[in-house]
Amino acid sequence: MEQATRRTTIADVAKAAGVSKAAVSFAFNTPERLSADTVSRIRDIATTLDYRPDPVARMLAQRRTWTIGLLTPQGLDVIFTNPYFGEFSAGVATAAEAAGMAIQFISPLHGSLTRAVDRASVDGVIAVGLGAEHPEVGQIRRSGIPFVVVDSTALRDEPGVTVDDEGGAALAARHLLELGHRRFLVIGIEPPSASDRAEPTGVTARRLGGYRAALAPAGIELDDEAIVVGPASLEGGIEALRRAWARGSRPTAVLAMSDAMAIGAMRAARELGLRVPRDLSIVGFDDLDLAQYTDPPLTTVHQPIRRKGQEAVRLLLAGGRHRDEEPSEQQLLATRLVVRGSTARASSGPEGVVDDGR
Amino acid sequence: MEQATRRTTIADVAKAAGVSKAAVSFAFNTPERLSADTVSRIRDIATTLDYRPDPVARMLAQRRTWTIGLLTPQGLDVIFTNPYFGEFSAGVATAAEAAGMAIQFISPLHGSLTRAVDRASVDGVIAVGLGAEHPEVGQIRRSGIPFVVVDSTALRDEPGVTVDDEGGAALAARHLLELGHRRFLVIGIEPPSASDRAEPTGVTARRLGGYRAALAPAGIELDDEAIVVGPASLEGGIEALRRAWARGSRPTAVLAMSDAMAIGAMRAARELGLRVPRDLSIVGFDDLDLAQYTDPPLTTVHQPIRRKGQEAVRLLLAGGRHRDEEPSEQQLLATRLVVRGSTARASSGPEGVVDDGR
DNA sequence: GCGGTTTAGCAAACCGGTTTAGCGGACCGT
DNA sequence: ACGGTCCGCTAAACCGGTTTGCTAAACCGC
Repeated sequence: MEQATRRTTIADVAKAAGVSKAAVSFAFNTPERLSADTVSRIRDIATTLDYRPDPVARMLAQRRTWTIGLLTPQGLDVIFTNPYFGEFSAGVATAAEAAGMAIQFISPLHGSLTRAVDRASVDGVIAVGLGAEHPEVGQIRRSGIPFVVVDSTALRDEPGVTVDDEGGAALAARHLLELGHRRFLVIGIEPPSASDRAEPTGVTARRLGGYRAALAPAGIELDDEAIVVGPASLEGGIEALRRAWARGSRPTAVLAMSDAMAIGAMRAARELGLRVPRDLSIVGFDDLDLAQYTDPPLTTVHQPIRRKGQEAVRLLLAGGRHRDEEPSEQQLLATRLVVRGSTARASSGPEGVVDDGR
Repeated sequence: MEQATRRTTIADVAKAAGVSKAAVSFAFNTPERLSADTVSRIRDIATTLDYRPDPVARMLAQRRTWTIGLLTPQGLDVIFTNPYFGEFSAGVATAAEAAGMAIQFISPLHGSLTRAVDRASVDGVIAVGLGAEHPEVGQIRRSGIPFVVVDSTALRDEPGVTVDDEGGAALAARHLLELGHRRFLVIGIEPPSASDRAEPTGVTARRLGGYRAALAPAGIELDDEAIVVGPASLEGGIEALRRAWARGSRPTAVLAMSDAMAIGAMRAARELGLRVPRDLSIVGFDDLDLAQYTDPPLTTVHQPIRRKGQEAVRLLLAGGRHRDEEPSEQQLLATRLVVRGSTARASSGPEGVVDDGR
């Protein structure tokens, strides 16, 4: 992978046009500093010579890369195949593009996120799903690059955008409660790497808090038996419900912390001979595009994923300007429950029984 | 978004260590050129000063960006939310990462792919789904950057990786034929931009060719009425089947050119009161992860999407070395039919009738 | 003690742009 | 005719690394 022929540089154009390098630069960047016909002469020659300014050289000189980094603790293979990240990235990408910025994914490189951050040349970073315990946060802050955090409430001193996870989760739980459900299974998201486990402020904890807050008034509490976790994927959801079932859980309703897991749970339920929602109600979280096309369509908590990405970009771009003056801006976006077909009135089993005792 | 404090440069480290800039550079890149203790001294000082070489400066000096570009005619918002691209990108990413390369998405910028190519600083390009008629191909070739094409057979003179679309499509059609189907609807992929329309060598054309080749021996030919196209998305599939139905098509089997469209078609079929596969058989193309989890599980043509991405990277990385000597390497990957639950024996209507005449 | 080879490190050129300070000439009013 | 201002452009410094001679000292055998 070697360059075949040397590409035309600004010096070539300058020589051909009989002007200085500066003039060529001006012709493209600040044409008002040159006379109109000099500009057009230079531009003509440039097109003839097929001159395209080297982006790297430009980055170095301007000390701007016109790139914003998307930092995630997950590897690229899971990022790209995860619909949630897909929608989020789409939001980031459109907003970034509108601002003339490119986006660069920063994911653990050979297992090290730190190394990946070093290699990345970006003007700003959007860190998604990173807790305070991640050393990379300090690394970035020290490097002086502006950044905003997404989906992590731990870093109150940094600008960030979050979603009302507690509220949304509570909505979901209350909905099931109203349908008469009393035996619940929570399918939770397992953090990507071991070091992230038991993070007290992560998405998982916040949603769990929401479930609990809604269930408590009804006298229901979620013990460890009522919670099962796994990777936030379809397979993870299948696995989770299977495991719970195998160890004796007999819920009438499932609170899944992601749509992917909810869909997986629907699938697993079918395998177990359960009809959704007749025998088992399932509510997800996220409201992916896909959620409306499942069979039955998935009842779920909607969160504005794309907008989250766009807001993150907005915050990042606005952030630097009044850096030290104002307190860092925190954005909290609303969630809402979307009732579709995967939830129904509880029918089987005696109501009020929280645990079927195996 | 301004840099707060100037980061430590190689000159700072050199001064602090009492050596030349070159020595610092050597200490990291070619430590064998320095004495062992000088190396460790420089490295210690570098860590103390929290020195991290500026990637951009390095790129400029080495004239390598350690980045490969992923060129697509679609916008980033569709790329990121499309499961096919997701899996493909995941393949590219893992292979690239293994080779120490980052990946950069190159998508139309303000509608212009040319502009996007100019802005991108990459060592090589993987162009996916680009036909010969795209001027960008010429642009890249002229710029001397190595590139490989994916999913386009038009550019035989460039290295590329393709999948046996004809063969796979034929398999799908024959499968339905064997189940007794005679009335077919093809749901095709519509090219992303108007200029790409009617590309004679695109994926759509190849798969259509496969269908036709398999159907012809049975005396069935696909006229325009039997073909409907739309964007390669779930919504596109829904829309397509609805449109076909509305204009009077009454097929017993659907040949969809992508799984997303097939899933959409399943959804639309249900809305129309058709049971899949009892009243309507559907076969997709791609074999996305998702395909095994639909209800019923989707019969589809499997293609090795991830591997396609990996092979593209391999070809790109190997490409430059023996550039002019060998003929450009072409890689053709096999497809196979995966029979699941969305296809069944044709039951309704008189067999042998190709068109129900409204 | 001498020429010849290594070794360790330096100075400077270079990558390809941007940006600042400044210069010569045209134009202006008086 | 003269000093001042404006216009159009240039020369050179700069961004932060890498890489290419090259040199001075150390090492070598004899």
